[in-house]
Amino acid sequence: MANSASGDSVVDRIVRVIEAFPEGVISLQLSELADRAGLPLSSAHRLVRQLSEHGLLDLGAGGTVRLGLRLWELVNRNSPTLALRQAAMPFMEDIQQVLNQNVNLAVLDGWEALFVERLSRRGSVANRARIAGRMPVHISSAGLALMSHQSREMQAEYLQQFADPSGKVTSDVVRHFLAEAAQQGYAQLAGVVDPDTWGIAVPVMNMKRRAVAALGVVVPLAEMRLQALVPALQTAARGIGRQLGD
Amino acid sequence: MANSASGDSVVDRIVRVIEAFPEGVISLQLSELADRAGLPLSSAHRLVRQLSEHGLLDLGAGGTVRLGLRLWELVNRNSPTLALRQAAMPFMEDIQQVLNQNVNLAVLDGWEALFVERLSRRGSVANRARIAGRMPVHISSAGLALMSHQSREMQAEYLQQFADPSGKVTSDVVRHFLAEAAQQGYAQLAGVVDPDTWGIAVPVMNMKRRAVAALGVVVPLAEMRLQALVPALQTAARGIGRQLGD
DNA sequence: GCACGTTCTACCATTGAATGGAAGGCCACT
DNA sequence: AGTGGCCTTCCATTCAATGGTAGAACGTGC
Repeated sequence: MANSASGDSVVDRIVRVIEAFPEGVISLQLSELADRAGLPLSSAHRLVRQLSEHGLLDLGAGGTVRLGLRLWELVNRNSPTLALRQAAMPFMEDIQQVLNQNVNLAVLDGWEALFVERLSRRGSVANRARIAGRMPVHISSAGLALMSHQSREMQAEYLQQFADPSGKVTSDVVRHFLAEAAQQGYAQLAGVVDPDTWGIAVPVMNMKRRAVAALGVVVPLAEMRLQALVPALQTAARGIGRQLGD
Repeated sequence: MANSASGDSVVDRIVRVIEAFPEGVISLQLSELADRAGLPLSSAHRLVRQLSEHGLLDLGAGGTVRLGLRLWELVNRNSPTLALRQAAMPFMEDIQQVLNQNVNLAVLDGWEALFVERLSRRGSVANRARIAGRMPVHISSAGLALMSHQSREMQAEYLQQFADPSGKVTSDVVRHFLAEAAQQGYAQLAGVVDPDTWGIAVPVMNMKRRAVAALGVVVPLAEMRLQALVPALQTAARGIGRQLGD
């Protein structure tokens, strides 16, 4: 035995340890973590102990492993979305106040929309769980709003995955959605994510006219009033873009 | 040369890289990062490249280094404060609605209060910057509320640092603050953080009667109405505690 | 347009830090 | 008292990590 029988670097292993936590799971037993990360128990133990000495993880009594508060702090202080969220929050609050709907903010990462901020509808039980959640581009209005304003090349590359005509979703359908979103300046999806809700999103353009985020609302089907929502979202998106600079 | 001339492990180095970002700084040049982390340029480069291949960092063209979206996502999905924030958000929104003040939620980490959530006063420019911010226990109402409900041993250990009677703050003063907070069930500080504001915080107890967080508001001195604020905070704190379980 | 400074990136021989099986400890349950 | 599950520690082996060096890419001033 020597440095890694399996041919992976220390960095690989640390990443696997952090990624081993399933979504929404806060703590894991050491042995389970070792399993999930595909590491020998003793190696996992050593790694976790080292990381917890620095506060990136938290190794509690009995081998309970959590992410460290220090890691949460560092990431949230220096997150790449910090400027975006700061610029967007006042406008998101405005939308929430005026329309009383769930407001969300997403960025594009891979072929998915990653939700970076969310305000719940007033009066409803807050649903913060979906912060840091992902949705495939083609089944989220935010994803469509973002993708419809990307370069031709990126869109082409994206559409490749739907090339197989026997698939559930064909590239033609998605291409149609994107074209529509690009032409109208907003994207909408009714009853896709949840049968009773309607999602509407508009792109947030920075000063270089690149779509860096999407601002959206999720409304009950019954309360759908497109003519009121879209202008409000577009106005807010412009405000955010101006604040962003670039 | 071999594995680390300076006697630090790979884990140490990765931590130093992540910690190298000063508060609020989103991107760093590779060479500056190497400097700050105390690493040889080539080592820093290799490490950053490896981490960015996994998405924990983002190594852009020209050697621009940022924290990776994937890291932000993983940490926010599995953060140890997730349950706390989810339990607290509806109550924080209530406070914000009813009192129209800045509301915040903090936990104790070391001898500091770490702010894990914050809602801005309606109408004011959102101040999300202070999420993931820290304040020393003795100059934050949240810190005092938390510390005043910790064990005798921890309080004693904490007070050690003020033992020097020639220091700016003496242990007697802090002990007085803690005793007052423990007796009253809330902590208040006027004009300490900001000369024109008053901070009030109450502890959030879980079902085991351990103070796991502090719920607080920051109000302008002029609008100070203790008799209205404290009961509202205490009611909300109880609600959060009940939701938390444990 | 050329020389210079700065910063990023790639290479590769050297070697000590990382590795993981094995053994010991602790607790809970039978 | 025995058994199983889990955490923790130890330490000889060895290959992955290291970082000086050199080269590429860019910008800048003369």
